[in-house]
Amino acid sequence: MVTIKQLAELCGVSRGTVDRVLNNRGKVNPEKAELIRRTAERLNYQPNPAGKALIARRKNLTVAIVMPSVGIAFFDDVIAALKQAEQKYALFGLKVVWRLSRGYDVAVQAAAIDELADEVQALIINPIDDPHIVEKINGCVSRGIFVVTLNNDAPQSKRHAYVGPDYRSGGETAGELMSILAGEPKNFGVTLGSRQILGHRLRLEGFVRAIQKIPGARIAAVWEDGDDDIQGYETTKTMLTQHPEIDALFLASSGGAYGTCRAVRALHAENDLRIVAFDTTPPIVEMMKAHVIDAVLYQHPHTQGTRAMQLVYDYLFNGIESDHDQHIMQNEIRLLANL
Amino acid sequence: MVTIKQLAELCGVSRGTVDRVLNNRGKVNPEKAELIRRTAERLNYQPNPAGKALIARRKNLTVAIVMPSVGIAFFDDVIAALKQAEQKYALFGLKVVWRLSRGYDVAVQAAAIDELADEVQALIINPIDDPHIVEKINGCVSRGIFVVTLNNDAPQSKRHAYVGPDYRSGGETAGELMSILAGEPKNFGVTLGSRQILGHRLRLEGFVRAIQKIPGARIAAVWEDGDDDIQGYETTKTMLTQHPEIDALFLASSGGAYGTCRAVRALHAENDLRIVAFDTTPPIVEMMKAHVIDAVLYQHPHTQGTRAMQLVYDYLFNGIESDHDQHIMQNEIRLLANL
DNA sequence: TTGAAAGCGATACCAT
DNA sequence: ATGGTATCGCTTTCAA
Repeated sequence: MVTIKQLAELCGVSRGTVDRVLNNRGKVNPEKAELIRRTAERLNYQPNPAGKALIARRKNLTVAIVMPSVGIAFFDDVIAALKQAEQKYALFGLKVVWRLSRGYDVAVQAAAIDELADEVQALIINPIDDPHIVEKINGCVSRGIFVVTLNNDAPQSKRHAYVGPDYRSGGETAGELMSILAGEPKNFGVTLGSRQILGHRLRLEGFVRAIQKIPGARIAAVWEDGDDDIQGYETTKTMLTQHPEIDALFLASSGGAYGTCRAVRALHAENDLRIVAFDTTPPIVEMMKAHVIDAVLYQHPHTQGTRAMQLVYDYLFNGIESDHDQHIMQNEIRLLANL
Repeated sequence: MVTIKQLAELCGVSRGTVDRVLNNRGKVNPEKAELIRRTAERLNYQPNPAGKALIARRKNLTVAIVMPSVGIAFFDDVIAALKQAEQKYALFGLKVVWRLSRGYDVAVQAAAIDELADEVQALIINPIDDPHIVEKINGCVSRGIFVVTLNNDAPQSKRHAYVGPDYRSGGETAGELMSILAGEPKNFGVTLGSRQILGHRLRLEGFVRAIQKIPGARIAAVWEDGDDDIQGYETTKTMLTQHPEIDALFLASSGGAYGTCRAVRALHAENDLRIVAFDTTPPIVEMMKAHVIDAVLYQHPHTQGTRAMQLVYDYLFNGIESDHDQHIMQNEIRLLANL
């Protein structure tokens, strides 16, 4: 690897001049600039990240993490990964400020962003689906803040990157899985957290698309559990009673899944329903072990957290921006043997 | 984060002294040493990896990659990941020397190790199962070389870390998957690359264990394809003819899988066999699209390469050794929708 | 036994 | 417009 020093010697100039050229800070004789640029190109100069990291150390860089994650089991692993990454990057001097809240309140999230926008250079956010939040995100971006949306995207915004699941493919995978399961279920019940949640709608879309390939298959009913176990329990009891033909369930919400499973257990002692759910949270795993849930789709919560922090570090400390703005997790099918 | 400089000021000594204490280089007044150690502990001193990386730059560090991977499709992604990591760490000054060969020849691999042992500080190796290789690995370790086994372990050796699949769990997962598949297959055919390959034996073991939980299930036949498509084609034709009761196949080898599938196609035009295979290589994917193979177990080839290089970098440039010596990939179930 | 200083690579700033 | 110098954090070497 060539260094700036070597480049300077080769071109007969000082390191400062080379730096000015390569970082386009102007004030350089055009001929010299051209020479420097060409030799840098020719020798494939690439800055040593360690040097850059050391420089960045002086800037007291800070990232804010804003997530309405409290009480949602799926996020436990995401948060754990973020904390682990916090430790790792703290060694380089990166600071983290946390704003974990409970519930999807637009005003609360907007206020959190406003409050933090002055003191941070990057923002990792699980954004609520709302134009107001999009606006806030754009505000951050235009102030030079590096913004990563996590687990839920805000595609209409100017965020730099999205890290999270492919919701539609999750639904499709669940549907294809149903199509190869023993018992060959044809009448599907689907529970969503809420139709308000884009991700849940996309899962349903994907599921429907996959199900259409199964001869004779149909969606018998779709209902919402508000990501709440009690509501999931009650609604599921009602729906299963009203639709005795249902022979399989797709639990597109992870929030109310446990309640739904309890309802299934109450009405179907014989485990005669095929059930596919999301995320290997403790209650879901319990229901797998009890053979109530047949398979689970795993969406790499840990990788989501790790990746988000890594993008921020790379940008702030090394000036590297990934070439793709979407960092999509694979949907993985997990059974008991590969949990 | 505290720095060595701050520590030195706090303790009223020079940076050099602090360094000598924290790295146990001796020659320090015991009282001062104790004070320094205590303050470092109290303030949770941890070295900045960027500083360390810059120092390591001067050592011209090199890692050797030794793999009998030529012609084995699975390794394409592993190699691609290693190359990507090579680029990344080249920026820090890490050098890589490659020894990719074709075929499992113990003498060849041993010679490669001998040849490289003088010029490298780390070794990433896909070791052949042989006591002679174990010996060579131990030789490297005692010479201070950091050794990572990749994709195949050498558990009897003193290697520092293993990165690769959990073979037994792969077999178990395949077995459990069979147990929930439509058609509820009971008579299984299993193809191995070779019983010589530990990983393949373990897969079979895991599969058998899982199959035992299925009432009425049995292994109808086990045969070897030598990781060769032609041999796989021929043997499979023979076996399927001899065992018409077989209603599902577990392809524990990835080498001869394509040949096996061609044999299945020739004899079972109706796709009435359930088939589970390993690795999403192009021929396997083709057979999935043709609905010959029902599901594939994916073992994160890319992550395997990335992780191996990262362990080497962390050790050589930051002096960090992971707390676990086994880096086991999850077995993921892939269908067409989540390939 | 200890401190002072040089240097890894990149950058910021000051003086010219 | 350009060069020189200090600095980020750590290690190594040399001198005392």
